[in-house]
Amino acid sequence: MIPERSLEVLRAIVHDYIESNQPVGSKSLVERHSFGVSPATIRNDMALLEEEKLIVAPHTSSGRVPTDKGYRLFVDRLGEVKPLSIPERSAIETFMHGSSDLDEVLGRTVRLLSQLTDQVAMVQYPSLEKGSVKSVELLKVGEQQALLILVTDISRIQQHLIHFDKELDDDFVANLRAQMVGSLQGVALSQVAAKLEDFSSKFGADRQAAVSLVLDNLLEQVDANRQDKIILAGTANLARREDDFKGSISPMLEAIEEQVVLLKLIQEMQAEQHGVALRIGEENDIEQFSTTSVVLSGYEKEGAEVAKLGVLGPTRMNYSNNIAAVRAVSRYLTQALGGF
Amino acid sequence: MIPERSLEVLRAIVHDYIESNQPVGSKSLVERHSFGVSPATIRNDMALLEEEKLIVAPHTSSGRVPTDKGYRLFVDRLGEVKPLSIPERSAIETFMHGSSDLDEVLGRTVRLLSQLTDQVAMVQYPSLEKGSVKSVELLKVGEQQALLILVTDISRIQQHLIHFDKELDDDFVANLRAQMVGSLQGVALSQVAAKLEDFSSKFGADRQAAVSLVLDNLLEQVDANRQDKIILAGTANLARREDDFKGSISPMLEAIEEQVVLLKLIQEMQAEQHGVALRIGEENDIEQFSTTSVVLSGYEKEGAEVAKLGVLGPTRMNYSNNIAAVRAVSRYLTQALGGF
DNA sequence: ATTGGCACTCAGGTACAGCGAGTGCTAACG
DNA sequence: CGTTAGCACTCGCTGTACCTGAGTGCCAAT
Repeated sequence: MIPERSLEVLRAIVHDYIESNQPVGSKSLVERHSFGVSPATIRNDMALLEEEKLIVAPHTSSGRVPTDKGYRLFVDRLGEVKPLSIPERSAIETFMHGSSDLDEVLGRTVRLLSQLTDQVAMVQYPSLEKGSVKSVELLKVGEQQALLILVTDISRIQQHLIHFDKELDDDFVANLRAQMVGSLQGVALSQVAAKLEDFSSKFGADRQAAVSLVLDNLLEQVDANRQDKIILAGTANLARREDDFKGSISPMLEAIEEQVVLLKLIQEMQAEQHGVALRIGEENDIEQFSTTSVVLSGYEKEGAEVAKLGVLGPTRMNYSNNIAAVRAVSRYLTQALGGF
Repeated sequence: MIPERSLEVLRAIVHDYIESNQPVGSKSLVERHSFGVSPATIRNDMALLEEEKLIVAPHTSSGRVPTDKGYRLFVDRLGEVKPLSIPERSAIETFMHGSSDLDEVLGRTVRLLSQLTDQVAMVQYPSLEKGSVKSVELLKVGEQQALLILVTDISRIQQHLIHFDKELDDDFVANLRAQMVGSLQGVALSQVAAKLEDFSSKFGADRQAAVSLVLDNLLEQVDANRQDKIILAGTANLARREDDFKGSISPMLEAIEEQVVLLKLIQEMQAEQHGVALRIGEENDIEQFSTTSVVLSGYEKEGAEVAKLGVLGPTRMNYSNNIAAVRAVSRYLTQALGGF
């Protein structure tokens, strides 16, 4: 096992390196921390840490830098999660105050998280995979147009304008609406398609075209609910930290913009301790993110986790702070969503 | 006046510099273009161009680079707008095909534009400043919840879930809905507030709280329509062209993410020729964009310009291509919107 | 007006030396 | 046996010097 003091040395190295962005050597280490031993002793410890692949020397004779493995040990066993500072807390409080529109709340959340961490923040929209239909409506809004509205039980409302070939008559619309409400109210989204199997048989042949047009639209909306989405903030922080990443940042920006990669990543990650999921550097098996770390936490609605939020930044990031921020924001968001 | 051949030299310099990203010298110039004169002659022309501040030499003895003013002259008088290539046209065709949901169409448009130009593309949402209310609906979707829906005449639909303190009764909801429809149908958005002036007097004292809750929400939605919005694609292209910009790109990313700056910029710019507005480098009086050029064009709906779209990139960009692409995409979008 | 010739400039590359932070190793110490 | 001082060594970084080559401005000749 690695002796206690060596672990302290690792903690100090991570701390100093995050602060200075310079490889840290034995001498400056004893100067800044009171180990009560000489640099030579520290060097022995560092040799050990290097053997364990927890730190590495960029060049033969320069200070050491933590490896991904080193960061991992740090967060798992050494990084005490600091509570947020008072100003940070009050920033959260005020930020979270305001309209309760879902889009609006999530938008504020992601900007808040980005500000607290100085990293790229992301918030996943609530997944409605497990949701169910709360209400469905069909409204005539023009001679040949109707509005189809789907309200699901996770505060999300979608609507779509449908154009018909022929003029609509009110009775038909009302009838169709009533049938849909009857069939679907309370039905799980995953069951909607099955429920509608032979729905159109309830209508006359002359209505088939219009009915199937509406049903197609409805199914499309249900599908759109499955398809997750992420909103981002603070991508400029990537550019600001550019040299923390090995190569160019443009592949990363692409991956982020693409969303698909990001969604896959989020899906894969599982919470570890404190309800926070963490991937460090190469632990992400996605090439573009091999020099970045991701901190994620789920947030809840009515007791069930509905989606995740988190930050993404260079492996050289302030883990203690960021983990604390992600946890706090996720809790506040859960709280804010409770009001719906 | 600047002699004809000197202008040809400028055109050649712009062309070669865009292609090679290297200051271009007299010798390589005569090699690549058939001027029929010697390098020395070209040098005389270049001295003239430099005097006119159209080109500049980064160091005392290196090739020349176009200035903002040089680019300006180039696009105004020398840059023939190439028609798009066949593959580009078909790319547009296929891209534009599909769902006619406004969000969806604009999303596809911005990605398309980014792909065609290899730059950051932006599409402004149709401004509804001049729009009017097409339809307004109030739906009870729960014991204490109702859905307020606003449909405007520019294919946009908004909805908001309202929570009430007390249980709702159907009659009240129906009545309120009818009153709103009666008061607002066809009314210009800018007139909505005025129309609702003493609307609540139509209801009993016990209803005042609920009524004003609904009206507040409605006005909020009308307001949200005023507030413009821009969607972006291809921000990764900024990072890829990083060294085309003098300093760091992170202030630019910030400005872009902020939207406010961008909106101001878009507002200010006025179309010049071919219906395209262009700002080159320092012509943008916004500091963050002093090394970027912006190409914009309006797009229409029912004959009236409703918003703008365009690209943003380094001053060293392929103006001919980008102007052509912006024009073409704007026309296609106008066409696609006609279908609503 | 155009051109060849020529001296000049200057960024960028290579070579080399000195500095200094940092290392590993060894021998001495409590 | 863990700790420490001492020491030789490594190697990235910085600064100096030098060279090269692309490109220039100018001038006299065509």
